[in-house]
Amino acid sequence: MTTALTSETQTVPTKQRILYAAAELFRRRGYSGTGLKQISDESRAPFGSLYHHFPGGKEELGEDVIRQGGEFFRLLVESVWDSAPDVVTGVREVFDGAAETVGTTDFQDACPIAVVALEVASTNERLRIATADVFESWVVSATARFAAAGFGKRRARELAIALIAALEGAFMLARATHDTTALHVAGQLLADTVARELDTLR
Amino acid sequence: MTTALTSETQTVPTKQRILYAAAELFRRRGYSGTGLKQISDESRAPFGSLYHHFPGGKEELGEDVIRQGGEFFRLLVESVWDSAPDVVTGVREVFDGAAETVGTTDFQDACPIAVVALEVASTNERLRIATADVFESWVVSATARFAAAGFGKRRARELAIALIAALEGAFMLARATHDTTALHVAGQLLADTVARELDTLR
DNA sequence: TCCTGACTGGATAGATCGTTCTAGCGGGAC
DNA sequence: GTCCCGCTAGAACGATCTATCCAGTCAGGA
Repeated sequence: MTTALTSETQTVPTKQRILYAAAELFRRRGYSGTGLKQISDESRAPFGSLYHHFPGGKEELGEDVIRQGGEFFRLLVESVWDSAPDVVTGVREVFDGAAETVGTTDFQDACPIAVVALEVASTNERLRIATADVFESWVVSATARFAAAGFGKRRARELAIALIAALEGAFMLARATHDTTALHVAGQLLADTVARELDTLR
Repeated sequence: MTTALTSETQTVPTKQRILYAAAELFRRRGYSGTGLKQISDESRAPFGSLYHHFPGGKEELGEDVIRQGGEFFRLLVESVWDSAPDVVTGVREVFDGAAETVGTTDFQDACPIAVVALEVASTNERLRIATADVFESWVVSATARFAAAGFGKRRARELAIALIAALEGAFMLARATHDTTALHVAGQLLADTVARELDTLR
């Protein structure tokens, strides 16, 4: 190892390096498409450390990645949303920001849990529930913002669900087609809908 | 083998059985989450036949599954859409029909290529392009229907992209949360948008 | 009848999978 | 000092992965 790497291993704890490397690999290559050996290499953590920090093995690591990645993404979206002057531009900027991230990472980084969510939906109940919890937390977060903007409770939640769905689907199209148009289009449609309904409320 | 199985192998060609079994497994468990042994078992085809019919191995089989599954799904959606009295109910019935399918298959069967599309987007360029081609064919199909309803070319394509994205994202939420609400909400929002824009066109 | 080629059936190889196990390191408590 | 323990480091295991290989089967044409 070089001095630079050694100093890096001293500053960032091993467990965190493992989590970060696993999150990146799961997000890009999927859960079953990523090997533990690959995670140990990428994080520069010895194999044994993996099972020391995550005694439950790959499944425990997967659950931690889903929940922590989900929370991180929620905070990220909330910071973008809340720094916008109003809900309508907030919605659009969430989608535009997502489009920029996808574009600048060579269409690799998008939703942190999307691939895993689809992979485990029919194969691993523990991880499926973890992804369901994360999606619900996102819906709750968006619902609160729509409600604060004046929408009724029920409609706020419907818009939140539609927003998450549109965001995920647009992510999928963007990564597959190497084109961020879907994100811009979906964001604009959602923003327009919110703006119009907001007008009729007043 | 029992007589029943033998008679079945006589009626359905081996290659088609392999394709069907692979399509079902890929759709539910993903590309890297499905083994060739599993496909050979599920399709009741000997292992050697797999490489006889698909000399390119798993990758060739994967591409065929993506393209054929994509076309089958397009025809299915078109048949639902075209049997509706107008575009607005057509859109809503596509989503409601999808919700019914997802619900009746224990949240397993949804989009035939979604899982694979996300898995291979950053790992396998050949398969990624196959999924991109399929998505584009769906967009073209939906664009034609919106255009036929009176929308301009550009807007028709935007609505088509938003529809596919919303459908895929809602599929994801539904499978993860075991709840078809997202499909109904997204379908209603899309249908409302189309109805309203159609009104202003006249 | 015999040949041919498509297809079946499965053994096998080499790599990699997730997991377990144990030895060694190093710094703080006593 | 010396004991202890969190953590590192990687060998080893059985299972499973994709892919290759070949013998056997069968139908149709020469």
